[in-house]
Amino acid sequence: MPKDTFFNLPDEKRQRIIDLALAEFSENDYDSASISRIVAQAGIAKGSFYQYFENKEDLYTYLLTLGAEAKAQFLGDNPPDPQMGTFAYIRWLSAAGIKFELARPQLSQIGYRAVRSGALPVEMQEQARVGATVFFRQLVEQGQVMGDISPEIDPDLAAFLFSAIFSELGSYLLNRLQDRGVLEDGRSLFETPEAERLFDQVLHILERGMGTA
Amino acid sequence: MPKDTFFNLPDEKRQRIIDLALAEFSENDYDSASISRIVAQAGIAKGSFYQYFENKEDLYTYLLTLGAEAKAQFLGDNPPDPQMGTFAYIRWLSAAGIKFELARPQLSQIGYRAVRSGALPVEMQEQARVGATVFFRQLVEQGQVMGDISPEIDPDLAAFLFSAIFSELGSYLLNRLQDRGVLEDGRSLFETPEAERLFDQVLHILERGMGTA
Amino acid sequence: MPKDTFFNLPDEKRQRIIDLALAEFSENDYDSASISRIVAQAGIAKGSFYQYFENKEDLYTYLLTLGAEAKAQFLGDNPPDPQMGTFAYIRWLSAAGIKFELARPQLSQIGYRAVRSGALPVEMQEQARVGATVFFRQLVEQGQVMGDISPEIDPDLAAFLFSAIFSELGSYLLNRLQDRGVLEDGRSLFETPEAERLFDQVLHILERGMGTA
Amino acid sequence: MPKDTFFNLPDEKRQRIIDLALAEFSENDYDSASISRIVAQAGIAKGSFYQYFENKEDLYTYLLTLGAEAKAQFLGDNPPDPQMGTFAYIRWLSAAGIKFELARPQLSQIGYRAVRSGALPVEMQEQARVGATVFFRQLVEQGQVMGDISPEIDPDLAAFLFSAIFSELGSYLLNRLQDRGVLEDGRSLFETPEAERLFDQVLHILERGMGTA
DNA sequence: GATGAATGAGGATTCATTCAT
DNA sequence: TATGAATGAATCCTCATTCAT
Repeated sequence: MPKDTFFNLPDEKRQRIIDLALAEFSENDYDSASISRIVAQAGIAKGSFYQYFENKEDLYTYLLTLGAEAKAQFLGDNPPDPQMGTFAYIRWLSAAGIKFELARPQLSQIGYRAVRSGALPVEMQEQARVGATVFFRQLVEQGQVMGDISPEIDPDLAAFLFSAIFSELGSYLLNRLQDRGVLEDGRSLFETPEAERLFDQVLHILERGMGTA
Repeated sequence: MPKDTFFNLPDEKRQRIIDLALAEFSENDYDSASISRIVAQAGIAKGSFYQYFENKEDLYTYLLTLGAEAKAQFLGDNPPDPQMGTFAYIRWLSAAGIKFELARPQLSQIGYRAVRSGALPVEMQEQARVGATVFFRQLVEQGQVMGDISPEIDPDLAAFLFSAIFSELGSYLLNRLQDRGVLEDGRSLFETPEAERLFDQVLHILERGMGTA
Repeated sequence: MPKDTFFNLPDEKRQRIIDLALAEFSENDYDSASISRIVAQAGIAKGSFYQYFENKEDLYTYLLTLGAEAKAQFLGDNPPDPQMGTFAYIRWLSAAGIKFELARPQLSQIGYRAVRSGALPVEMQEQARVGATVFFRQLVEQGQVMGDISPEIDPDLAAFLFSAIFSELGSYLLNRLQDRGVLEDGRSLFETPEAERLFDQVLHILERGMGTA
Repeated sequence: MPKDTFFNLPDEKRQRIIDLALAEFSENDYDSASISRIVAQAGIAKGSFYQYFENKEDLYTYLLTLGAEAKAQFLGDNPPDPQMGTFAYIRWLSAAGIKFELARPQLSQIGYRAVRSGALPVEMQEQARVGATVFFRQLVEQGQVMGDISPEIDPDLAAFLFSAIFSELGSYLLNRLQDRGVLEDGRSLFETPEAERLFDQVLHILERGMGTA
């Protein structure tokens, strides 16, 4: 964790450092990310960095926790109607995930990079993997109880499918709609009928594939 | 391309260099991968490396082509019955892809890394992205003609789903079965009934989700 | 330009680095000059060099500007009587040039090397070539107006002659007088009657050759 | 000196190596000149080079002697009328020197570079310097005996003037005439009236300046 | 608490030279 | 005699980290 000196910094300065670090680590490997570039752009002294953080890894893991917190808060800030059905809830959940990706692309990018590269500390890696899976699995099991999902479906496998699809769906939709000129940037992704249609289609496929009907 | 010098090397030595380079580039970013480490582990002089390769990028693109060739040959070596239906063919295709991933994890890893990082030459990048998408989309369109896939499905979106799922499915199955002690390594992944069952289930979900019935 | 770091250095250390760099670049081509040798002799870390300068070229162009400044200041410090005739002025000018060469041989050497090798940035190169020629040519044209130089003389050609002769004359006199034991070093070159006699002779030859009489 | 193996080479191959070496050493410092580039362009093996020459310096000094021999032969091939006066002879001599420079620019360039950089073996350096000076001085002394040159002129100094002027005059004329579009390449330098006029003017200046009249 | 100079290991690459075939 | 692979020191430059002020 960063040292107290970091948290005692004026908000504006602290945020500037965070933003630049996010940019650097979202565009580069852990090894390739450069502390020198960050401090140069932030306009702070090299030595000051080490007043704020233990070392490079300290900053990196801090950014990861920031990402986790931001996503948790993002989801918690827009809670859905608890009465809706399983697939409606999954629809809300994945839409929220994609919205988060679009709203905070750097935070998401660092997270993805961390998971893929296997570079993050073993504990966090396990935590991330298990965390996502466990959550989705509980959701699936609940859906089976409620009759929304066929009891023959392996809950863990279904959780994997949701996770795999929704982790890539955002950038797929974004690329596709931009390639065809429908969108200029991603902020308004879910405001186009085209995007809604594609998004619905994915969920219908999964619903038909896993459902009980 | 590597120089003649490299191809004139004794097989054992050439292979050792390739193996170490694969390990290095599969575990590291292009920038972070170190020629120095490779030559140190290979027990060759730093200068010798430059007798074999033009530069770092030469080695890197060589590894990428090795991967492409190996995968093409792998798929070509086990051609399926051309008469089978669309989902049977997709089943064969994804199983073959996963088998390749398990057989040559480093080659696969370098390829994934290249696609994700956007670091590879523009031509190859476009080729890879378009190649995969186009291939799957044609497959889907053909399936719609043959009545295996509902005409209401957006072919491009379906291609995305296949691609997203099967690019992650291999490592999911591997991790899952290893965690539960079913497997020691991945070589025999498809020889367990458990794996077959899970694999079938994914395809059944997709078939029901996209099918015409 | 060097970074602030360099100018904040203690005078003694900064001067030591400059002196060693002057020695290196005056004895070697740009390519052959070695940053490694400079830092080794200066007793500073390799990385420290890059705290002071952007890169090798930064140091090189800095040395060139040092030379230009030093020469400009040297000439400006000993301004001649503006009423003297053309050849008296040229005599003063070439004597001053030679004195500078003897006082700062390394600075001169780097300048000569830069002009000859065509290695310096195009702008500076053109500036140097044109600058010297233009200056001398104006001088010749003025001499023609004042009746000191025959109007039949091509001004540009005369400028070339002055430039060619005076750029080599200094080292010729130095070598000659040292070979004959008249001098030990060049500092006192113009204090010997022998040197004065030779120097006058060159100017008399040119004056008779170009004059109107 | 090169080894016998070099002189036993087929003429065509030996000449190709010489030409490429001339190009390399005329464009680069001794240090910066690259044996690797020479052998690559010559299409010979690295090892073969060391069958022909002891080392880099061996090749370099060989090129210098080639230059000296070529110039001596060039001058000897077009001997002037021995009855002409001193300045006519100097005129012939400098014209011949410039023609040689234009005919064999690389050989000349290497020679100049060697003299300027002080890089060549002490013996050759001394030999070159003394050689040129001694020759010109004898010429001047002879001119004084014949009454062409004032006896008050210091012969050594006059020799220096000739040497300094004529060593630069060729490239000055070339640049000047090319800048003004009079010439395309230097081969025909002395065939333009403009060049003849400038050349004559230099000699007239020296003749008036040093003469007895 | 802030600074920024100093450090030396490490990065990729080029070089002249040697030597076994 | 010809070859060309092997070598390791040298090149410029970047890096994360330390420490005295």
